[in-house]
Amino acid sequence: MADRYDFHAFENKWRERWQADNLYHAPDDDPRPKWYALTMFPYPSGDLHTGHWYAMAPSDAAARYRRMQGHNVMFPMGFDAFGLPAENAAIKRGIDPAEWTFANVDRMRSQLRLMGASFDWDREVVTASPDYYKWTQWWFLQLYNRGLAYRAEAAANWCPGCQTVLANEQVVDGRCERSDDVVERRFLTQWFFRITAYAEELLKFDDVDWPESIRTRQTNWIGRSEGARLTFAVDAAGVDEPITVFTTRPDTVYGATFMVLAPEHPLVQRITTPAQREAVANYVSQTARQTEIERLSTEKEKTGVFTGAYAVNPFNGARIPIWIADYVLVTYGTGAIMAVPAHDERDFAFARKYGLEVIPVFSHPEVDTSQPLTAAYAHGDRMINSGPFDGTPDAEAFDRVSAYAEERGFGERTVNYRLRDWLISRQRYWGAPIPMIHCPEHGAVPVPESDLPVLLPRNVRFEPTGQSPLTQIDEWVNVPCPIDGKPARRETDTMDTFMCSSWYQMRFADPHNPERPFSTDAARQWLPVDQYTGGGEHAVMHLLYSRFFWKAARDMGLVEGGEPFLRLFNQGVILGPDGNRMSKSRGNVVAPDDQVDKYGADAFRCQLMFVGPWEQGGPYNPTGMAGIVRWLNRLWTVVTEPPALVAEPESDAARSLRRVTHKTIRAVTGDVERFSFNTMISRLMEHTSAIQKAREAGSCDTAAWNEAIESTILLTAPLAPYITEELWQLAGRSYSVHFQRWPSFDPDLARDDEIEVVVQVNGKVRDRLVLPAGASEAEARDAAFASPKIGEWLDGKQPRRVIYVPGKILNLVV
RNA sequence: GCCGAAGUGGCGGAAUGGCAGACGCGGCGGUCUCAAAAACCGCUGGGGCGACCCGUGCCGGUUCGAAUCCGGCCUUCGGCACCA
Repeated sequence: MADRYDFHAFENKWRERWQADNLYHAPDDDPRPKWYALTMFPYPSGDLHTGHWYAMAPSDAAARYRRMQGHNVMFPMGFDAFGLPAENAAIKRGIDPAEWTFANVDRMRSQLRLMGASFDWDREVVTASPDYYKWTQWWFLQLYNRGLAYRAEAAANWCPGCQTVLANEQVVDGRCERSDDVVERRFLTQWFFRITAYAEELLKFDDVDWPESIRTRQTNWIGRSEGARLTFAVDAAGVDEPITVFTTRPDTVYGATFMVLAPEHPLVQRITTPAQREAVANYVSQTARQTEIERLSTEKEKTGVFTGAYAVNPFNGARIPIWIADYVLVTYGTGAIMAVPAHDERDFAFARKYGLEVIPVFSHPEVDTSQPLTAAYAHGDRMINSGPFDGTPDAEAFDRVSAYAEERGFGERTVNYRLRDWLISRQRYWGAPIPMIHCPEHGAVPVPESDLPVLLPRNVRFEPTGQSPLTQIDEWVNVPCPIDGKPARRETDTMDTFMCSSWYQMRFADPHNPERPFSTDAARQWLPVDQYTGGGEHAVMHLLYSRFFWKAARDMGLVEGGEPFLRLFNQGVILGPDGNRMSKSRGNVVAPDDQVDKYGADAFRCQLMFVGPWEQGGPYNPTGMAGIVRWLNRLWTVVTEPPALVAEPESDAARSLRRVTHKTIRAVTGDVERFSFNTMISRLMEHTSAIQKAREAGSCDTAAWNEAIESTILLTAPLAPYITEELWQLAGRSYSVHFQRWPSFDPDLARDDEIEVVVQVNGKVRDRLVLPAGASEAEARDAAFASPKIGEWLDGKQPRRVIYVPGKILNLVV
């Protein structure tokens, strides 16, 4: 492989120079328009891997392009440094999680510097440092003060591996998103954020340019459905509370032949009759033993138990039996449903199994409603068996029935969401302590803001016990109540680390502010993020939580506008050369530091961008590196070994070189705008080859040559920052190439003098003609008729039809 | 089951209604060299001596013209999935 340029020599040199000059620092006061570019900050796991490069190097190229377009670009970097891996590593090796984390941060910072990315290191934040988590705690208090943080008992997801509860978003297919352990259900008192208060607004994406797939996933996760709540009286001894159900089909209420409660529904014990007590108790405990995976399996046959109690349909007074069944979830709606077997598949299956009544309440052209139904059908023509509503068309049924219920006071239209409030308590050590104090007299009392941060104590035994390790530190836990000074206890749970990352993009605007999370001026100057890039796996976690935080911050008057990230781009996943995820056990890991050592940072960056479309990801191709190295070598050669130059403008060769240059500028600009880095590089390769051909052809026009060289260095600069800085200097230009103006193209110079027109006969290519640019259809047609090849194919016939696409194609139809 | 994306040479990929395979890897041949490496040049989808024919997962359609648009199917990968 080629070895013409010595990247070791200048990559280190320029890295140090840029650092010494603080070249990429984004000043707050700058007349240029701002551009806030952000790539998701990493967890400091200890080693920067190829995935980090794949996410960050193209993001850097895009940021550099904006800078050359004349923007004051802020491209910050930091570390998402709280979280379980530190704690687990610490347990395994007996070291302090803080030590482990901050040592990793140092190591990864220096690895990141190798990349040559234009990060503004002055703005670095580390979420685990007290001057950051002070403000994470501050956010908690603000949310608490606004009623957006509350403590409640609820069925929580307990991960036995991580020994902590998790948010719903962190449970994937009934397993822990991190450890893959099967999650258990536990009733615990925990802290929540009221993200559901923003459910409706979180469904709107009008102000953002985000990938469809992420928007769809958030929309599905929020799960809006319109329906009604209907209240049924309970006909059971000693129970005067009614049961409210949520239904999307109030119009089928006359077909409700039974009611089903979730086994965990609070009324189950009270309504169950003595005869049914044992069966119900057995079923409830059997349900409790099931994992979420077992319970949610759609394959499983439905089961349930009769409680012995009856509910009364408020519309017609019908007494319907109340069952419990695990296909009804306590976490959705009201945890109770009216079952309409005729018009709901699930209810139908249940009714059939247990011999319950089925009453159709809509006529249907293909169903004989006087016979037992063989299947449920969702919609029909008109209401039947529905008392005063008989004959109502399907389209009007929902509104009429709902209105009736509202008038009589036993129901109301509502919107229900699948989204649950965000559970943020964690029973682990390495996180920001929740700044609350529990007083026997005053309950949960916020820590006064002036006492922040609540520092995480050091030298703690943090083996997981299912309780926060902080509970064991008496001198930390026992504090006076902020209200009356009497003995009280600190909250010992820590916060979900997703909280740290929900507002980090705001802190970058003003990262060292000791008084506030950020100043209003800084927020006005920098927020929101103009371009965010990162992995799509955060669709319903980080990206949803951040939007919630932003909207809450907006309502507190801290930021302006409705969204934290205006444009979002999700890169794909870079795989090992064998097409699998890189992992030590597979032995397919490509280590960035090795690649940098062998080929240089520029070559590694370019190779990652060249393997394919960024959003697609895919296997890393180690042998393909040769092509990138050859290209950078050719670039080096043409700049450092120019031909003999002559001042002779307007030669054909000069015009042709200029044409290629201007075409390249046009194409490459379009590519970088679309993040199409692979095609961008292929075009730059072509340009380099064209320059090389011009060089070998002999003496070259000075102006055309200089323009070509200068342009190609500038266009390559975002991709390969080191070699371009070196070449820019060698070419006698002024430091730094990264603050030069992005070249613009001249359409006249990019235009071809001659065009090749493909001539088709009946849609098949039969000849190619070279014509002057702008040739008319008549000229093209005449030229085609003059061609002997075309003459043969026409065989003397006159074309029935002629299609001419100027500059492209002439199709003769005979 | 439902929703979405994708399927193109030996490989990564390009072309989003107009020359299929840009660019790169790999391979083959050549120049240079005592030789090798590097560099450079040429060839490289399949078939045919050739004019040409065939070819973008499969089947059909629209169009002067389809990798691209439409309908149906197959495969792969994501997402959702008893949400009332």
